[in-house]
Amino acid sequence: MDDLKEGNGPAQHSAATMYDVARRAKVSAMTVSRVINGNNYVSEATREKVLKAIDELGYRVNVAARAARMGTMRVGLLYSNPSAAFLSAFLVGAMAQCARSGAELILEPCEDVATQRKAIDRLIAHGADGVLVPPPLCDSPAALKRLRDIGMPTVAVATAKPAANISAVRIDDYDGARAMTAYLLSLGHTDIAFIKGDPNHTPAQLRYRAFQDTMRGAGLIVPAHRIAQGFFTYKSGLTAARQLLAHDSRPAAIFAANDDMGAAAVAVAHGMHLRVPEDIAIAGFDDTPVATTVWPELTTVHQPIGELGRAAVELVVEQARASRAGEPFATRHAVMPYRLEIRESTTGVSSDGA
Amino acid sequence: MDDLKEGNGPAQHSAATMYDVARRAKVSAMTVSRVINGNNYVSEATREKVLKAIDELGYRVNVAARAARMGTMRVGLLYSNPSAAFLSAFLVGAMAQCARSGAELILEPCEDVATQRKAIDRLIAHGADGVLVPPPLCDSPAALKRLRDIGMPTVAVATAKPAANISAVRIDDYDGARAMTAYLLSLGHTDIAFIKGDPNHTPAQLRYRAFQDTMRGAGLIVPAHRIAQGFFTYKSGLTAARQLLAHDSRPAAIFAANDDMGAAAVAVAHGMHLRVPEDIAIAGFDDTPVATTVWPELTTVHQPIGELGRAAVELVVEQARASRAGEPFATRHAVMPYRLEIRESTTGVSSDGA
DNA sequence: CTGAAAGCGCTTACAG
DNA sequence: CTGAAAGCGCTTACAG
Repeated sequence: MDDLKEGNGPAQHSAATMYDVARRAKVSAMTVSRVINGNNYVSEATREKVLKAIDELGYRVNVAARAARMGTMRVGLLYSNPSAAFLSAFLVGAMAQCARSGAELILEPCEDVATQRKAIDRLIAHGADGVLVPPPLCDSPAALKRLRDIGMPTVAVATAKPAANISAVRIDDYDGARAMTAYLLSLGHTDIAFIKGDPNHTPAQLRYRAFQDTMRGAGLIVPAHRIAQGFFTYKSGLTAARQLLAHDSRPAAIFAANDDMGAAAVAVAHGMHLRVPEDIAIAGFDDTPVATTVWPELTTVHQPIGELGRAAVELVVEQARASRAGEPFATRHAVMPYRLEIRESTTGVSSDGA
Repeated sequence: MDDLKEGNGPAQHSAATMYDVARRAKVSAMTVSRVINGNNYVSEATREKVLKAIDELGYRVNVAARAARMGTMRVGLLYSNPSAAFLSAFLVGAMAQCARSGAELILEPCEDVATQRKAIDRLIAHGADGVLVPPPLCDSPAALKRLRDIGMPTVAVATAKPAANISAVRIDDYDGARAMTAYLLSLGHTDIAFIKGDPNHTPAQLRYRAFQDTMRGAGLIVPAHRIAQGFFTYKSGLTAARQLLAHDSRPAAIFAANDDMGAAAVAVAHGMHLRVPEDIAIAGFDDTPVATTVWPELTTVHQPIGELGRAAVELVVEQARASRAGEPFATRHAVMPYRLEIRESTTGVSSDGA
């Protein structure tokens, strides 16, 4: 019970410090520090002892103390043309991890390719130790190349086709779209229409290809008039859905490449007095807030956007720390799990108690 | 030019420290600390000198160092039934300020009144130094009373009628709704319908009252069939809008008490082949992401949700610091500015270049 | 009202 | 491979 303090201050179970770990493992604090930071100059036996002590004590590094010593790590976020929903979900995860890592987030807007270079320069001027690149910039070879050329630790976020020489965090867009298509097929729908996303975005390409592949795999050919081109905006979804539903024969379901367009499809269907999902089932992709705002709520592929933000910060901070210490850092690709989120727009089963 | 470092590390202009300030003001670091923290035991003359030096050096307190010394401040967020859009916007602001203040954010969900007490107990067990209470809990006297009884620094967020003995940050809902109504009138609309929000929420009450008062002030009587009851959800907005538009004579405009219901009204209008805004103008309230997702984009009252989060954290941290130091803290009410956000749903003027 | 001393938990050189 | 020393910028007692 000696870990209960009654003095002033936070009045918490006083957390274990490096010295507690050092004492328990019978080594110096310095050695504990080395183990924590993945320094190689520690014998395997010593490392084990320290790790054991850390585990037993439930020790976690005090980021405030570390930041006081090392200076705060600055993570730059280069973003452009943000979907408000995506960006805020991403920020929530990124900021949470920054807090945990003792890092600071610097936001840098970047209108288009022309201003990219300037935005990167500004990030450097602000002392960024690493940079995060969310869509659509994550698919810009120019931006990524420049960051790489100057040796800046960089993580591309939510690109479907990550370059081999840049770290990235993403979901498997192809498999997500495959799973959604398979789900719609499992409902008995065979006549499924698709609203494509912005052709310049790699996720849009893969989602569409997965849809086509899965349909073909089920022995189904999708006629051209069941495919409409959208650009990820609600407005483009309205146009695309009107086009799809203008035909004499209507599809049994519409799979939109993102939620904004899926929500638009629901609105268009309602406008034609079609019931969703009784007359037509509709699905989206991403699980942004609009998916649960509209009625019926949208069946969609849940993309853990906050998690992506968290993982991206974790990765870039790790690289930046290595970079500061003069060590090389490896590029790494993390694929986070997606999840099928089945809601009323395909099942007709209400989940709210109202 | 002696503030340029070329050594290793962040390679920044090395920021001024307390000692730099102390040297310049010819006092001790201790005195600088006292000035920074609003300690009263400093002579006016000394305070002035220090403040001047701080200003000249552009000194800002190093939160990492402070946190290392004081222990991290923990801000609890008690939330329930969150609108995903509101919560994530709020979190962005709250987390940003937490980072600046060297505080940590602890999220505690709280289903209903029954679990409120437990949620508060959990927050205390997690060592919360202060608590933020966003809607709809901010209007629960029971929750606020309990927090007050145990002397917990507390800030109510976005309640329209803040209790005098609890700090609060909010916008002026009444004035925002008044301004929107006046704007719709200025467009020449006299026949304006209103979709009310959840009657239990204080902002809903004030927004409706402001609408009625402003109409009356313009010499207009709003008939009962121009008023529909909603509950802040998209679904309730669909029902309300259908009801409003079922009459032989249609209103010239609809003012919905929030964006979700405004977006629903747009969908219903489109379903009846009405053009927005040519046949009917529609406005919302809050400026959450859905307002810019739907098409046409929604004219609305911009509520600076992120700013509310930032201000709430700033306030609660200030109170918690005073509380830790054994000093009393005053309750304070901050009213943040709202802004009329005029978009296509009332003007017909597109702002996008597509 | 003001200051000298000690210490928060960690890491960076510097020695072995 | 390992450790003793010094210091990051700040604040908390403790003296005046």
